[in-house]
Amino acid sequence: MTQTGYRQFCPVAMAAEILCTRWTMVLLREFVADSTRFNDLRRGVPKMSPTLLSQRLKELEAAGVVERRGVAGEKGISEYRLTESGKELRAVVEAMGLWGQRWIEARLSLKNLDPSLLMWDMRRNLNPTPLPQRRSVIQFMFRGLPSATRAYWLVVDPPGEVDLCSTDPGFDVDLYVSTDLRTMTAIWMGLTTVAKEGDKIVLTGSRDIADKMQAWLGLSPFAAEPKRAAA
Amino acid sequence: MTQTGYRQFCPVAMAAEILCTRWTMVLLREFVADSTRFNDLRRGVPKMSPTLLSQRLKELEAAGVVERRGVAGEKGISEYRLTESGKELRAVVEAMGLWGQRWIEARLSLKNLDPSLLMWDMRRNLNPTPLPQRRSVIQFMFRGLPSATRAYWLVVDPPGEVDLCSTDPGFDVDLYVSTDLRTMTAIWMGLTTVAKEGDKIVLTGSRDIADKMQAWLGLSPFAAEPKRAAA
DNA sequence: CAGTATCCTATCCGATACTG
DNA sequence: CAGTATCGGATAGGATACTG
Repeated sequence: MTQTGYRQFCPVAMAAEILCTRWTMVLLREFVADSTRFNDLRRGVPKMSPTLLSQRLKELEAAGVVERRGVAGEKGISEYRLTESGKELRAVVEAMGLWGQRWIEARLSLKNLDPSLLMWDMRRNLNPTPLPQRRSVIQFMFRGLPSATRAYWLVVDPPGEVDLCSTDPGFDVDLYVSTDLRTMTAIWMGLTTVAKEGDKIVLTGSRDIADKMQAWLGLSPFAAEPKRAAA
Repeated sequence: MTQTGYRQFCPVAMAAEILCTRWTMVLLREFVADSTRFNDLRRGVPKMSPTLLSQRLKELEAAGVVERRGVAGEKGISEYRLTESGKELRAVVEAMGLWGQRWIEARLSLKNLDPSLLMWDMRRNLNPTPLPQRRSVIQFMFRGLPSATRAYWLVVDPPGEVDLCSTDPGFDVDLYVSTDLRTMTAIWMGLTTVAKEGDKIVLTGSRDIADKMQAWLGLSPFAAEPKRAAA
């Protein structure tokens, strides 16, 4: 809140005092997605300054929504977790996300492309089940981006560990995915599919993994919800 | 939003850009409660300046959440209504209110007492059914408040028109309710009941109307939800 | 890795008065 | 009734550098 609160006893107003402050809902989304460490949270809100992140964490802690605990054995390292109260904020985050998915025009969302953010999200929701029972390495190349942010590697180790690298980890690559960032983002958001965009995606390497791409790609938690906003 | 948006394609972030700006959720609550006129909206957000209200209305209109229409026959008068998209924000408002009701400590909410706001809310949700089939006039007196904000009259005309006055409308009063603002607010919020607070409420006049008070009093839409926060 | 410290400015917002 | 105009101040928060 800018300066003071709303001075209303209404639960909507009281909740909004805590929740409707810059970055807070986006940060809570990261918590709902199970990030617990400062720098993991940061990756989910890269445009937020660490100072502000730190401040928000303190505010959420004071509000009883988040609790901070030192990690046993590791000095100076903390984990942040939703409290019981905080866990129930999932309903608010989901309501907001669902509404956004339905009513925000796609072209507005797609103005905010960000390859690291996309990859970070993909890492989170990737579904390893359709992949082979051995390590799979998938390299993403986003055409047209500066070389610093063009390439990413997803390293999937059974049963379900997924690592994301932005520099070549040196493993043999099973599948190369070359496409543009906008297309990949639209797929992740459920606005289109791998099959529909076939001509914009070049898949090189394992035919098997390529054919199952739509299956192992984790999509956004809101991808299943159809758009209602005008295109 | 303070300055620019979040630059994230995520629907939660896109929605939060529109919704998580000062006063916006509280204002939307007014829309969900069916207020349509500028000054009615204002009564629900009395601490919001008319300038800011006007600005928010424009923003919500631009976001496609609210539409403004002139009232036929009355020049210079507009009504604001939720669009189809806006109506679906009820889910967000309700999720937030539900969470607030469950997790905000009662003593925090009860720091924000406001008699006009309470009466305005009561007017909205009053249930005329248990009242007699003729006009009923109920006067509320809040002990300890300055005389300007101490007395209110609810005038209920069957079948369901409810008027709120802050100056004596001159009708015969059927029931006088004398209590303190905190108690009345707690009852409205569902934190206690008329029966439990019997010794703090003095009811004078119609025995019949007095006995049914808990029934005709409309409570907050969230009153049924039990608190989970520590007392 | 996990944050703090500092600085500076844009802008949001509150207050008040005013108009058709 | 239904807003607009203006103004000034607070502060939120962006940028950057730094520390244990």
